[in-house]
Amino acid sequence: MEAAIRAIAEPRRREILRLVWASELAAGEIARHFDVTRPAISQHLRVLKEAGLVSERRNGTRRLYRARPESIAQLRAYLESYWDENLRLLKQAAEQEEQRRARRDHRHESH
Amino acid sequence: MEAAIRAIAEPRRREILRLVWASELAAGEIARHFDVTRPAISQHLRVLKEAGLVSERRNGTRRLYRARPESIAQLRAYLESYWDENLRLLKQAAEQEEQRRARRDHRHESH
DNA sequence: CATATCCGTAAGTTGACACTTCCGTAAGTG
DNA sequence: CACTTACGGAAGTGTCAACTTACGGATATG
Repeated sequence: MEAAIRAIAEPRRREILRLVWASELAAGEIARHFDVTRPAISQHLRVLKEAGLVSERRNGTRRLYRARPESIAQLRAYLESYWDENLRLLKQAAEQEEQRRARRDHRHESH
Repeated sequence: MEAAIRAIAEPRRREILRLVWASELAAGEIARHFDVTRPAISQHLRVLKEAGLVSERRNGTRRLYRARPESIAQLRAYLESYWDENLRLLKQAAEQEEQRRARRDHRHESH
């Protein structure tokens, strides 16, 4: 999961992931979309693969990559839960603050 | 936005962000939650601040930090649109494939 | 004013990483 | 069997980032 977040943090890898999202592409086809050398893209693909975000399939001399929707969904769910958990903490803190304020006001009333 | 994603990619910064999410905390209080030195946390706080994810307020000798919900919401929305856009591409590709398949089948029928 | 507290900055180190060039390998092609 | 195509791996380079220690500045406190 940590690896997936780091992989996504790199803009170029987000673009690569977008390319292989809808259709399976060969490494060279992917590399042609960018202005860096093919080995550089190969390395990005390895990072994505080790993070589980893409799968690799060999066909003759070509290596075909495609996004792995399950892992991507997992990453997405992880981030969702991060936001949600924190929002929950925020609400909880706000409620406790409200309770403290209410008790304080109550004391003042009773004087 | 790019800065925000990079900031979030670091686990320690996600923890810091969680700490200052619900309540405003002083730099020292934040640092006490971790086993690295205070300057290290200061630097993380600067990264978060420059990414717009936290705000800083001075009170005497203390510097109080808190999360900035608007920027965080922006980051979240950006990631949401990334997933959604790609899913849209995936569906579109699937439909085009379906159309191609249908046309091919139709030709075979007519033979 | 002297001192302590709270904190960021500066400088240096180490490791990661995005990239390059060069090379090896495996599969098609004449 | 040469030769091309398609690719990843290895090695080197420059840069960045996360950390450390050392220091200085600003604010409360006696």
